Amino acid sequence: MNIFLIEDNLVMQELLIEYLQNYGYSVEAFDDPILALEKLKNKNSCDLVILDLMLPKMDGFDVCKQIRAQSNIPIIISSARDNLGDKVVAFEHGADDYLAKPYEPKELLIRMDAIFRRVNGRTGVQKIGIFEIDDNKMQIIQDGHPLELTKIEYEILSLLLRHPNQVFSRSLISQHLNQELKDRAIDMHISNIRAKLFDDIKTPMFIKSIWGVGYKFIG
Amino acid sequence: MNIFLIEDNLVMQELLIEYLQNYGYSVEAFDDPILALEKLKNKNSCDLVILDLMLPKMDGFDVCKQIRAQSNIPIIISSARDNLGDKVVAFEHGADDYLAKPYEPKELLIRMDAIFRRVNGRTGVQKIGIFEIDDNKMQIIQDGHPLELTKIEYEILSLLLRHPNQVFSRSLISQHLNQELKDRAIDMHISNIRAKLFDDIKTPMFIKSIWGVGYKFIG
DNA sequence: TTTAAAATGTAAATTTTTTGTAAAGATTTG
DNA sequence: CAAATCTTTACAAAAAATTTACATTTTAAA
Repeated sequence: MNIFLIEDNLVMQELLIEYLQNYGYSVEAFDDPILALEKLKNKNSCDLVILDLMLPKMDGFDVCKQIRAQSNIPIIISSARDNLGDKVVAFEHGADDYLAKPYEPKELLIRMDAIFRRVNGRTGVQKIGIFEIDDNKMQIIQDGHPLELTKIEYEILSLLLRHPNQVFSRSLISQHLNQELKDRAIDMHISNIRAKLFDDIKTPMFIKSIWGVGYKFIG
Repeated sequence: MNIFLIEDNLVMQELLIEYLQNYGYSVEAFDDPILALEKLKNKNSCDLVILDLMLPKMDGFDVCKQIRAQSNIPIIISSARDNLGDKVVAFEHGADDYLAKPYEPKELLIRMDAIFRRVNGRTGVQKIGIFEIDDNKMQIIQDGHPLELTKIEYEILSLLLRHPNQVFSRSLISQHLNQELKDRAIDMHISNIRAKLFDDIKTPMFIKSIWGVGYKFIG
């Protein structure tokens, strides 16, 4: 998850960066909104913007408006001003939430989570090692690269990913997918999945065969 | 717009009902959460729940959980307790926002609007890539050119557009449109929409088929 | 260590399922 | 009832799933 932080108070910036990074987010921070907007235009790897209203050069509301003009990225306003007027304007400009300073970082975090739940659907995205499972998009991302999986491949891989190190017999896989698959058909699917993961059979990084039993994901 | 208000303080209830009705919402109020949950189960005409945490008979969080177990209706928690712990728990139970009493009714209103924008897509004209959805005119514009869509086509396309990359099964589309469509009927609509978008089946720019599952809009 | 049976890996062929859509039929709307 | 919209049908095409066949690996018995 990649967060854009637009905040010119460097103490506050430092604090938030460290806090968010602690929770596994990668943060790109800006004190100059013009620069941030430039970067946003080129990047599409931004999942959320945290935006301070008091900025040099540009009004925070205008930043909000400009972001909203080009994308639907969720925006959380973080402002020292705690009055209804500003909140009204912020929401009108397409902000997704409004936090009045001072706030506890934890509150930012839970509101971020709430937004991600809404954006990604309630189930959210599950992260397992270098993999991310997105149920709504029916997609698995390996190290940032989305995999092109068929339906069954997606189901088998997400099953294994969600239970790292657990050995699945072929019949157990069959059961979990709610359909009757012949053993060799499963082998074929595993083979195809491995190819897509660029997994090396000799020294597998991801899916290991358990001889005489089945397969497991190495967690 | 139909609002469920679950609040046992009758003064507060009265106040909110009048306020919300003034702004064109129809409100059903309950002081008994059990009754409210019953009603919710049968009705599907509820667009949002405003939920007080201090209730008789049942814990507000449990109400939240039960609502969330059966539907995705947005929930705003309205609570006299203003501490992080409660906020954390509320969001974890699937709440969409948290307002600490006392709050100005106006603030409730703008947060409701923010939620509706997120859930229904932004009001007025929503821009998604080269598309614009105009809810009022019931029209979708592609790259400046208004599309001539039938009612169902409009509904399906705007559903897909508003959730880019999310895979919709045919039954999910059916559910969202609130009518029972046969799978092949949906296929037909998709086919007709594609023709109007001049989308190329071989290398689709807009609507991608997810084999064995359904369709998604490429965002 | 050798060896044969059992299990696995996978390319290629085959079968099955799903999808695309034209055209016909049914339903709704003005 | 005519026109527009929606649904069903039917068949071709595409994609995925499975089977086959053979190479390779593993295991355990000789």
